[in-house]
Amino acid sequence: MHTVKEAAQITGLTEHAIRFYTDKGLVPTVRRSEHNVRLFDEQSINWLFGVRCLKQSGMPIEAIKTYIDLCLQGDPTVPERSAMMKKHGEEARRQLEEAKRHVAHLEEKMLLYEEILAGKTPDTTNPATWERMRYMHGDVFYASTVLQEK
Amino acid sequence: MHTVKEAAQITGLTEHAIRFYTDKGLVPTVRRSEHNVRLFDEQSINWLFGVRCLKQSGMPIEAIKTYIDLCLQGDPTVPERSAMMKKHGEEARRQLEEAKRHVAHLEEKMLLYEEILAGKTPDTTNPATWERMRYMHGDVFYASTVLQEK
DNA sequence: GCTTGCCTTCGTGTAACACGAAGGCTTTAA
DNA sequence: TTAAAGCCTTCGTGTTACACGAAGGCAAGC
Repeated sequence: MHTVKEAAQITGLTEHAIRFYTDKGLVPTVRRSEHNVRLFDEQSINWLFGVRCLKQSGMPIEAIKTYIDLCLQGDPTVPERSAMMKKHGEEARRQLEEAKRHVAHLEEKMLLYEEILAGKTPDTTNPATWERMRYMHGDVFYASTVLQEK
Repeated sequence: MHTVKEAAQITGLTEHAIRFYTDKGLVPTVRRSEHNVRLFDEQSINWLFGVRCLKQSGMPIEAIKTYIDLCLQGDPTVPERSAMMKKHGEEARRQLEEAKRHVAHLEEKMLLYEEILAGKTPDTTNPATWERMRYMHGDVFYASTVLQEK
C-alpha cells in the first residue's frame, strides 16, 4: 500500500496531479484508510500509469473519465472501449510521426550549429544543402555573416 | 505573398494562432501591406514552421521568443543558440521515447480488445500474458466475466 | 508537546490559445 | 452604388490541467 507521495515517486506524476485524478474518479480502485488517507495498491498504481499514458498521448481528462466509467460497467461496453482505444491509438501514432519529424528537424539544426562552432562553413555549392538551410533553417543563418549573401 | 488564411492552410496552424505568434514577434520577417494586412513570404512561412516545430515538441512560447531574439542578433549568439537547440533536442528525444512507449502500450491494449471481440479468451496459462494483463491492462478486464477469477 | 505528514477547502495564477462581438477599412462583384 | 467578403483591431470571457500557497485539522512518532 502506497501513499500519495510514494505513488508520485513511482509514477513520475506530482502529488497535486494524483489528488486531482483520484478526486475525478480516474483511479477507481483507490481506497482510504480509517483516517482518510489515500491508499494505492498495485492495481491503483497501474490505473495511474494507464491514465498517464492516455493523458500524455493527448487524450483530454474528460475522455479518460468516459473510458474509465465504461471499464467499470464491464463486458457490455467492450466494443465501445475497443473503438475508443483504436481511435486514440491512431491519434497517438500520428503524434509519434510528428514527434519523429520534429526530432529530425532539430537534429539537422544542431548539426549546422555544431559545424559553425567548429569553424566549418556549410557547403553552399551543394544545392540540397543550400535549400535545406534557406528553407528549413533560415533562423540559423538569419543576420549571419558566416554565410555571405549570394 | 500569403495572407493569414493561406499561411494557416499551409502550416496547419489556426488563423488565431498565427496572429498570436506574429503579435508576439515570433515571425520577424512578416511585413504589412499598405493597408495593414499581414503578408507572409516563403521565409515567413518557414519561421512559422520552425515555431510550430519548437512549440509542438514542448518548448514554451517564451523560450521560443528568447531563441528568436537571439537569432536576430546574429553571429555572436550562435553558441547560446546552439546550446538551446541541443538541450531542447534532448528533451524532444525523451518525449519521442515516451511517445513510442505509449503507442506500444495502446497497441497491446487494442490487441487484447480485438481478441475479446473475436471471441478469443486470452491465454492465462502463459504467465507473461497473465502478468501483462494483470499489471498493464487491468482496465481491459476490470469487472469482466470474460476472464474468470483465478 | 512538537514536528511531520497526511488530509480538506479556498482562492488565485498560468499557458496558449478559442471564440465571439463590435467596429472600421477595402476591394470586388452584382 | 450598394452590398458582401475579407482583412484588421481591441475587448472580454472561457477553457484545460493543473501549480502553488494558505489555513485549519487530525494522527502518529520521538
